[in-house]
Amino acid sequence: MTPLPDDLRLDRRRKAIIAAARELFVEQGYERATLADIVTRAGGSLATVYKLFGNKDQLLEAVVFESAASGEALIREAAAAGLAPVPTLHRIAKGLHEHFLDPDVIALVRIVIARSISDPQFARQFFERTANPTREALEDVFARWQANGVAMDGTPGFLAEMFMGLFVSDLQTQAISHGVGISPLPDRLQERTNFFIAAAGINRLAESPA
Amino acid sequence: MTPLPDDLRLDRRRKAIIAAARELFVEQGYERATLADIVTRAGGSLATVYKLFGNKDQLLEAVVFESAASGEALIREAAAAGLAPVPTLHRIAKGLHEHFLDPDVIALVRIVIARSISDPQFARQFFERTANPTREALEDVFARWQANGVAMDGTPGFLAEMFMGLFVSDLQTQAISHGVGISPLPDRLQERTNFFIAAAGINRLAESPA
DNA sequence: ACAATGGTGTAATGATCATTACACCTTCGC
DNA sequence: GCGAAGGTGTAATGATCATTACACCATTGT
Repeated sequence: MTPLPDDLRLDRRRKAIIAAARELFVEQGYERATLADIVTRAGGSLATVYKLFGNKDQLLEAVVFESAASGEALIREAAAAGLAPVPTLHRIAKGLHEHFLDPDVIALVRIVIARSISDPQFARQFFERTANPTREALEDVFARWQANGVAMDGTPGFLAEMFMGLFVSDLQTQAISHGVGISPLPDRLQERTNFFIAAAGINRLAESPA
Repeated sequence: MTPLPDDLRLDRRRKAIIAAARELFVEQGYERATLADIVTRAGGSLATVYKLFGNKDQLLEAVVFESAASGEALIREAAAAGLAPVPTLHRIAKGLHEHFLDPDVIALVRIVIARSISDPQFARQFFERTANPTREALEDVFARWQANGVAMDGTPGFLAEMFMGLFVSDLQTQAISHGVGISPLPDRLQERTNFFIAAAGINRLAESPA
């Protein structure tokens, strides 16, 4: 029963609904966005939404968790490029900035925080899928550097936390408070990276670790 | 007209309503909290709420802006104590941590961010009354230190921004994502302060500036 | 005591949805 | 072509509020 073509059709419906739902949640917030509007934008029928997702709450969960991405890949790629620590850090900083300050990501964070008032678990799960893997990837990079003789003041865990604070938490907070798109600070980013490098006591001339 | 006693009565009503409204907004968020519940908790009548505040939106504004506080006083007091830079920074870090990680403050930030989805101005105004004065007070302190011969790498503005990032934005983000009350990290705070001191290149033996 | 000013309680009023029900239409295997 | 499985459109259904209206009570200055 339910041969493959049906699944494909359903899957197409599912993607269209999630895309429309994300747009409307982002524009108006969860409470104000209506299922009727979502269906209008996605095409199809309200009944299909209920068949696929059960109810509005579960639709939000699907939207958020299918959209949640971490900076893990980006960090591992930057570290694998074989550059010295200082330019690697600059590259990671730029990548994290581009990823976590993307207007869509900021919008998602807003929605998750709004929902965290009535559902604390929700926010925790979201950050566990986004911030945690990012921090762990950083930790790995720092640990490998230290193992290869690069001097750094502090444990990899602590330094990863500081890096996330400076390049994710703080910049996201600024984006939320001052409006998205007001922060494409190119040299400001380098200034921050240098701040981190100084605090971590990294030798600016350290070469690419084996 | 409207002699003093009337004003006092009104003022008492006003305070009671704002307190009840803050509690319910904090517990359930703006959209889910109902005016009926707020009136039940505050005592008095729904009509009074409309007389005093006009509508639900303006009640929220009153709640948020009467509750918004900055860390300005705390910073100026710490700086005026005449201690050397390093212990002063530790004291400020502790003070900012206590103030901005208070569960009530976190709850307020959540509400403001939730509302910022549909009303970006609202968030901006809130942060202008809380984060900005705090950052400016820090800036003043750093500028005074530099003027008095304390060596610090970076402009007062930049260093104040980094300090806020490490002790406000990041810790608030953690509180929101991992739940309030999971972060009374006493020695972690010192570790962060030392990180800042190292990045700013402050001489750990610098004495109290004139 | 006496109005009057203003708060109180309660009950409309009206909108706005989430959610459900239902009859019609499409598509796909046969 | 046929029939079924599943999608579509549309229209209830029911709840939940914000907001308004109104008749009653309390307090205050005279």
